[in-house]
Amino acid sequence: MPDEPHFLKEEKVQISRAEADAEAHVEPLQLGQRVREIRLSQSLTLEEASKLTGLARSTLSKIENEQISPTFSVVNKLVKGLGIDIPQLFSEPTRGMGAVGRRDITRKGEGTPHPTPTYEHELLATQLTKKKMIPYRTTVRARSFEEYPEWVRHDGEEFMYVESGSVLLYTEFYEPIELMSGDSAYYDCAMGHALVSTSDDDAIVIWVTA
Amino acid sequence: MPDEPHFLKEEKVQISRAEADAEAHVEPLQLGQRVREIRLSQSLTLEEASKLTGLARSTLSKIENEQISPTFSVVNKLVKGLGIDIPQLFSEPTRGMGAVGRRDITRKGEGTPHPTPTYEHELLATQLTKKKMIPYRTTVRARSFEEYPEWVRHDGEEFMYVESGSVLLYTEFYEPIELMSGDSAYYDCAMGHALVSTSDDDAIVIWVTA
DNA sequence: TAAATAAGTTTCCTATAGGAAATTTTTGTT
DNA sequence: AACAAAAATTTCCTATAGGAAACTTATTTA
Repeated sequence: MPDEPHFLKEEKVQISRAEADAEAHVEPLQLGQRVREIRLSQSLTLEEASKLTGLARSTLSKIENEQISPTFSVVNKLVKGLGIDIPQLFSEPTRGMGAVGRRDITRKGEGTPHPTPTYEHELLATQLTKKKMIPYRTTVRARSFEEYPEWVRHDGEEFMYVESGSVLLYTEFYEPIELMSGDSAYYDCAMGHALVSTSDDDAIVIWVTA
Repeated sequence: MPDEPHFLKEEKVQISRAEADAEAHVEPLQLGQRVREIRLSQSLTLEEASKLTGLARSTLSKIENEQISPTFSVVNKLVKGLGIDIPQLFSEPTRGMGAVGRRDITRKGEGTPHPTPTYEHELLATQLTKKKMIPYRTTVRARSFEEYPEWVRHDGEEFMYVESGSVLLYTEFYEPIELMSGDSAYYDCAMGHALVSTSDDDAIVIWVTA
C-alpha cells in the first residue's frame, strides 16, 4: 500500500514544516522579560518565586534583568517552580499559522480526485492548507485484504463514517469488523489499517485524518 | 447559543489539560541524550555539529555525556545550528496521551445523544477520551437563524459534510451559503457559525471538530 | 513626615560552564 | 596486524553562573 501513505504523508509533512517555521521565529533573547511577566502575572514577589523555584532571589533578579544566561537546570527549576511549561517561557509565536476566519466549501463531486488501486479518494477542502484535519470522501474499490501489499500506517488518528454500502475494517491489533451504512469508526493510524467493500456496490465512506 | 459551546468546550478543556500534563512529564534531565540522538540522526560528527552551532566540540561532548548543564544561550546555539526547535530537545513525551492501537466503533444510531434546542447531536466514538477530533452526527432542527440567541464561537476547526437534506451555513465573515447533500464545508470555529435546515426533512450532517 | 518593612539589586565568593589543546578511542586502509 | 586518520573525550584555564549577604529602593504604617 504505497499509495495511501504517500498522499497523506506529503500533506502532513507540509504541516509539520510550517509549524517548525513558526516555532523558529520565537524570540529566545527575551527570556528574562518573559520570566518577569509570568512572575508578575502570578502576583509573586522575587522572594515568593525564590521559595517556589528553589532559586536565589539574586539569581531571579539577574535572569529577569538579562544579566546572566541561566543554565538549563536553572530553567527547569523555574519552569517547575512557576508551574508552567517551557514554551511559555518564550514570546507567543506570531499566530501566522492559526489563521482566523477561513472557510472552504466543496460541492458534491467537486473535490480533488485521487485514485489508487484500492480506493478512489475525493479530497475535500483542498483550498485550505495547514489544516488540522484532512477530510476526504472515498469509494472503496478493494474487495479483498490481499489487494493490499502491506499494512498502511502513519501518524495521527482517523475517523471514518460509512455513508453507503458496507465495509470490512481491518486494523492491525483487532479482529476485522464489518461496518454498515451509518456505522463509524475512530482509530489510531499508527496501527496498520485497511478497508474492503463487502456490499454489492462499492462502499462510500467519509474519512477525516488528524 | 450557550448549548453547543458548552458540550464542545468541556471536552476541549479536557484535551488541553491532558496535553499540558503530557508536557509536564517531559524529562529534561535527558537533554544530552537527545542532543546526541538528533546529531546522529543528521549524521553529523561532533566537528561538523561544532561548525554548525558555533560551539566547541568539547562543549558538545560534555553536553551529550551529561557532564554539564548548558546555559540557555548555548541551548539556543544548539537549536539554531542543528535547525531544530526547542521541544525537540526533550525526549518524546511518553505517549500516554497519544496511545497507539486504539479503536472505537459506533454503530448506527448508537452514539451518545445530546439534544439542544437547535440541534440533535449524536456523539460518536465516545469511548475514546483525549482524541484529536470530536466527531458527531447531527440532525439540524433549526429552521431560522433567529433561533440562535447569539453566534457560537470556540477554538479549533470544523469539517461538516451534509449527509442528507440541505442546510444554510452561516459564518460570521461570509455570506450565508446553502449546502446540499454531498456538499461539505471546512471553517475556523473562532468565527461565529450556525446551521439551519432548508429541506423539508431536517438535514443530517456529519461534523468533526478538531 | 519619619520610621519600619518589603522588595529588588548588587557585590563578593565559590562552583561550574565553555573553549582550546592535548589525549584517548574508534574507524578505516593496507 | 600495523598504521593513519577520524572522532570523541579529557584536561587546563578563563569566564561566568549562582548563592548568601550587603545594600538600595519602594512601599506601608503610625
